Amino acid sequence: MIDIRILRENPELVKENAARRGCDVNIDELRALDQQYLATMKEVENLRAERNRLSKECKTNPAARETVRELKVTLTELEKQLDEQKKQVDEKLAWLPNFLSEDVPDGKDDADNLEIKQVGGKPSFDFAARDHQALGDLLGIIDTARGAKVAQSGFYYWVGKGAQLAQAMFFWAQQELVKRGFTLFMSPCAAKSETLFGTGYLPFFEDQSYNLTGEDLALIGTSEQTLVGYHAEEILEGASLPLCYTAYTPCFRTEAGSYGKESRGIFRVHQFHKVEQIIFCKPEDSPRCHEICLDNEEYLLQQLGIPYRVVNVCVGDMGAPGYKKYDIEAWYPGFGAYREVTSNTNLTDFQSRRLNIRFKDTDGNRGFVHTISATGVTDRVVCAIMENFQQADGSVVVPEVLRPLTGFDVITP
RNA sequence: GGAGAGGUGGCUGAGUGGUCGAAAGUAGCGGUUUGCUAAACCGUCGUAGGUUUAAAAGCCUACCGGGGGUUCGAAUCCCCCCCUCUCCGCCA
Repeated sequence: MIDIRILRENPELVKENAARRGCDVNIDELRALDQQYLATMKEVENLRAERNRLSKECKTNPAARETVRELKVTLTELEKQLDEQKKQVDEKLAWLPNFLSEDVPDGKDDADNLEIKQVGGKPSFDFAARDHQALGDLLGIIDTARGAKVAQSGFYYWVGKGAQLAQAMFFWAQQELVKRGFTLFMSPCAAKSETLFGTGYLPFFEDQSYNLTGEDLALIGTSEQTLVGYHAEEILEGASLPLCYTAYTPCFRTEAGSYGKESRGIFRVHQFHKVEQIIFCKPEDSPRCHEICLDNEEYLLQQLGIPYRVVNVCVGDMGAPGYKKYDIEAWYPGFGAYREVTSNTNLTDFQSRRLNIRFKDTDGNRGFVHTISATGVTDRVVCAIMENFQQADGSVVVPEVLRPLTGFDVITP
């Protein structure tokens, strides 16, 4: 949610931003609605003031009662209009995208993202590299067939040493983030619509969530929803910021409309697992905190030994709530391509306005916090491990940092 | 699932249908006193929106879990919902 005062004082700014982001909300119409709302509000408030004044008189002047009774007829009618106008303004406002950082590249999809750097040497094999699906089948550690049998296509099992490898990586990543100042949470895996709205998933990605029948609840698409929602309606102590939170949860997404995209293997699935990084900070700190999250992501991949590149995500590839976003794309020898493994977004005050998360300094300085939402690791990183550490016979060598946790060095067919 | 209790400002906790945005205490902030700390004393101290202004003060409106109702007037009366706590049952 953007600050509506910007719309009132500088509508051109909002209009340009909406145009650049391909938002089809009619800004002029919204602005007119808002002006009308403000006018009605003034009328209503004046009438209320009049009513309050007359009511006080009633004690000594009973005749005033009749006047107020008449006045209330008009007032009730106007209040109804006011509610209606507010609803219309809010509905449109909810669809407005966040503003953009100056350095967000133009472009319409991920092909237009701007590469910032490549890190790590791509492995060279003297055999034909397999992709993670082929390796998963060969090693018997990824079972998509039974995932489909038991749940649905798009669900899968990690099996045996594959499950051990994945669990080791997730646990290790959580521990590393804790070492870097993050507080670890175990989070609810369902959230109410208010929380999804507040984090910007509603109304923008409504068809992505699994709703629970008969409940105002959906399975979480990411623990960002529950970790950011954690502080909804709160005023945080300025000195306590930045707050750095992490959690490991399953993430559920319907992926409606994305069939056929990156469908091989377990790249795009209905349930995956993620260690998340969330930061609440003061507005002036969000660019720095955004970089901190990126550094953490890079650190984790470097420790695991996975080659990757960092891209500055272009306008068209960024969700409406984002102000600036970095993706990290790992190198997948089996695919012969870089593919997205993590993303890291500075949401500025977009979520905090919707969720009413503020900070207050002892000197009285106050405002909405900024939030950063970034991946730590996901199953896709396990896939990257498999593809990068594969050997000619299809066996996969376990990255050194994970060996103390897996208890084995290699997964063999 | 059954029974009961309760939801008021950062926290604790008063509140008769009208002068209550709300007593008091505590925490916070500013100050005085003190050799330091502590204590004591004085002052200040809700949020949001609108309006005015160079800025502030000021003024207006709303908010005592949420929604609706009664009334000239509701924290206070009535109805519905939500949440929390306690006890019982069931249970990972």
